[in-house]
Amino acid sequence: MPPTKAPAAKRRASIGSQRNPASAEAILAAAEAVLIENGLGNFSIEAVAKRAKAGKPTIYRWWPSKAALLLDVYHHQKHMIPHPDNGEIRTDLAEFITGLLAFWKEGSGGAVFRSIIAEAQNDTAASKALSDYAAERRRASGQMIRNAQIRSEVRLDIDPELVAEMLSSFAWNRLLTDRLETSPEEIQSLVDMVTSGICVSRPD
Amino acid sequence: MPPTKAPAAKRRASIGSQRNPASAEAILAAAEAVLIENGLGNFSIEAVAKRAKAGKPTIYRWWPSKAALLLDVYHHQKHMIPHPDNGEIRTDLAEFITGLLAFWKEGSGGAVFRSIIAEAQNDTAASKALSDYAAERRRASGQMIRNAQIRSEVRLDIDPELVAEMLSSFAWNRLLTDRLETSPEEIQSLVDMVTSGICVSRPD
Amino acid sequence: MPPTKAPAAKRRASIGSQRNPASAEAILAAAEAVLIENGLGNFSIEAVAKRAKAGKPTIYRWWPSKAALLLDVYHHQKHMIPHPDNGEIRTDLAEFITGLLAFWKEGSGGAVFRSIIAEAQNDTAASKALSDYAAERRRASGQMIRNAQIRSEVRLDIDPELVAEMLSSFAWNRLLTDRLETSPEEIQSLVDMVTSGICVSRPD
Amino acid sequence: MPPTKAPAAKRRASIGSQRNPASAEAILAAAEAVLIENGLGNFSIEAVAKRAKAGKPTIYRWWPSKAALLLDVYHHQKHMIPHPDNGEIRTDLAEFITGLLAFWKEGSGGAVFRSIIAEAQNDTAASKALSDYAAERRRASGQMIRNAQIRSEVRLDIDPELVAEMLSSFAWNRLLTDRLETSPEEIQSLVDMVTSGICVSRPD
DNA sequence: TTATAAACGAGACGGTACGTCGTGTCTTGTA
DNA sequence: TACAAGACACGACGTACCGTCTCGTTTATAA
Repeated sequence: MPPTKAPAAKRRASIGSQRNPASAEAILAAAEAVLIENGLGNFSIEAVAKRAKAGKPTIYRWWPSKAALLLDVYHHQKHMIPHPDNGEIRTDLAEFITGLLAFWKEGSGGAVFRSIIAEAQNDTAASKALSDYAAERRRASGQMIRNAQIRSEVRLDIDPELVAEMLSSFAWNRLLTDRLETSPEEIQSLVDMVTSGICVSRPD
Repeated sequence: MPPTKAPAAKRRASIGSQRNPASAEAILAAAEAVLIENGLGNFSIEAVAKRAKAGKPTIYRWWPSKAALLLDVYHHQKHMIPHPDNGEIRTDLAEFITGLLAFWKEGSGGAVFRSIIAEAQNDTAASKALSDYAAERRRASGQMIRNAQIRSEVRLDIDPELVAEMLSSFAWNRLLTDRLETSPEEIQSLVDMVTSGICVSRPD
Repeated sequence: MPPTKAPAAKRRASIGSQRNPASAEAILAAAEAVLIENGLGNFSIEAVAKRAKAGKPTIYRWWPSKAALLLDVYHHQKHMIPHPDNGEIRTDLAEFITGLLAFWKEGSGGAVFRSIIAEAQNDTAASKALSDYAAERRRASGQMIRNAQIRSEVRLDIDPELVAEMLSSFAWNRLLTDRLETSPEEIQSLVDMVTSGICVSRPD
Repeated sequence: MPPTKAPAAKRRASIGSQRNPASAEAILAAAEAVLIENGLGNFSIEAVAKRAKAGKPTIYRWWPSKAALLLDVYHHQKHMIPHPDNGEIRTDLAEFITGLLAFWKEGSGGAVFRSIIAEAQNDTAASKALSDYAAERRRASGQMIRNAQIRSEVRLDIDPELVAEMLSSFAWNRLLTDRLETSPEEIQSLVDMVTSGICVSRPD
């Protein structure tokens, strides 16, 4: 006894034994929308499926966990984080922090990334994914420092990735404690601290 | 079916029109145990109630949300974070970071705090509580810097709380990405960066 | 973050640590209605819960399987099967068959019992329950024969329960093949066969 | 991702614009195997397809419903039900019942037929098919009675098909309530009842 | 000798229902 | 009046099949 006498018209059906990219896109878009509208607390696979007009198994087939879906949503939008190279490390770092916070503030990037961090505290797979992503970001952002070392702006005994980690940690902290609105002066103070140190004279 | 034919002995009953501290303690202890054993993902009020041999309404009566309970668990144990005052800012900061990471690594402090951060990304009340807590911590940790400014170790134009934020952000980042095991050398490098800056010469 | 801000008004809430009979009744009534309206093929616990405005766990708490629920529905209505005692075995048996088929035809008894038989072919628990029920019915119906043996209407070497089984088997068969509408003549022929035999002369 | 890079060897591909009998056989065999191993409750088209290494559409193309497939499985094996003609009605009927129960007991015939009856309680098409089949069986089995009427063993006012229905109803009942193991004595008692009646003297 | 048409395996698709878990609320009986 | 207990309505979980679809392949038959 067939339970489903669905309209069949306008459905997004299978395209054979292969993944349907239209479904994937619809699901990612729906996931982003649900996350923004409902918040992570009410973000459910069920809601995503309903909004995307997709079956739950279709989601589970391609994304093993809520975290995997969120990561995919994030990657689908994160083009915009700059790694400037102005020839001046202070400007580079200030632009980097400013750009990162701006990307998180405008649009859904920040909300999505917050959710990923939160999810990673529960889900082992998400934790691994986040660790890997963070390591890759450190490497990428460290390039700014390495460039400055080549220019002899930055001492060679400095670990570029540690600097990158410090700055992005600061940004994470602002994101996680809901303080993304940061004045340019504050950012400049931060950059000055990192470049010049806080002590009255260098101790070496 | 008469519901409660319990032995009456060994039951932790009401003690009249007032909160029973034995219940509160049992619930907090159970919450910590459940969190450590099951992880945040499987941390549920249900599980806490069962383990504490408490009724769910008793928990909801005193803690309005999961986050409130977690915060209480955290506060019940967080005595140990040092704000050293050795008369030398470099030593102070290194000990501070080292102590904080050690506290999170040993025992359940780290797991609990991770969970609070995660919860704060969903729950507005938890978010507020975490923000307030973080601000208070910045103030407290900033004292180390203020002391150094009095000693003329640190420049007066430096914002003490911004320095504290940078360092604790670094620690949060390590906690959230599962990298608490940090060598003393790495910490020293970090402190050196903050105190002396990364540039070859100070641009003042 | 509480997902459920339900109206709370007019809900059928718990009445303490004990089964709420109002829920049980609502569920049984809903189950009967769903079965009749949708047929066994579309009879789902989900639909029953929705119609009864009950939670699925409430159903699963008290009825371990679909079959158990169906059996309960059947028992809640099957008062009406007669075991007449007119002092004449032919009349008794005819009335018995007629009454059984009538009970199944009118109302939902037939549909429910069909479903139970069907379910018993899949579900071991249902199978056991049906076997027990059928055995009890044979015993009860056999009383008609035993009475007739006491009256010396029926030979003493006849097994009363085997006679009862034959007649109820006939009724089951009619139920299962959708032929409940049976003329009084047909029933009389059947009863005559059982009482008098089909052979031209008794072979003894 | 190219869907079909199968070895091409040993695959049971199309044989052109016509039904592939190898597929049909494989599907029927798989269906029987799945039914026996998993029971009707876990009998699914999906499982049959997987076991037969057939595509689901191939099954749906040739069998419109689960019931149709089951009926086909049953017909593929039901050669063995006897309609004996020993010149003695009592022997004929006893052999008929014995043979029917034996066929159901040994092999998968009984399990398959149980499933068909169960399915017919949900599925209209299956219900019709079962009704037709049962009618045909009554006609065929009634021949035993008609032969006996010709031999003047059975009265002419007896409806042969009604007798056949009574006996097969008994067998169905035993099948459906899991009591196929029946002693020869019990069968003889049953046949005696039908041939000689249960009353002490015929009331005619 | 091609083309065509149909059947084949595979498996993704939108769905429905499953049976379980946790939520936060409610009520009862006990202390 | 606080407590342990646990039932309640609700809703999400992740899984199993449903019946439909489109793919790319294979091959007998029609042109």
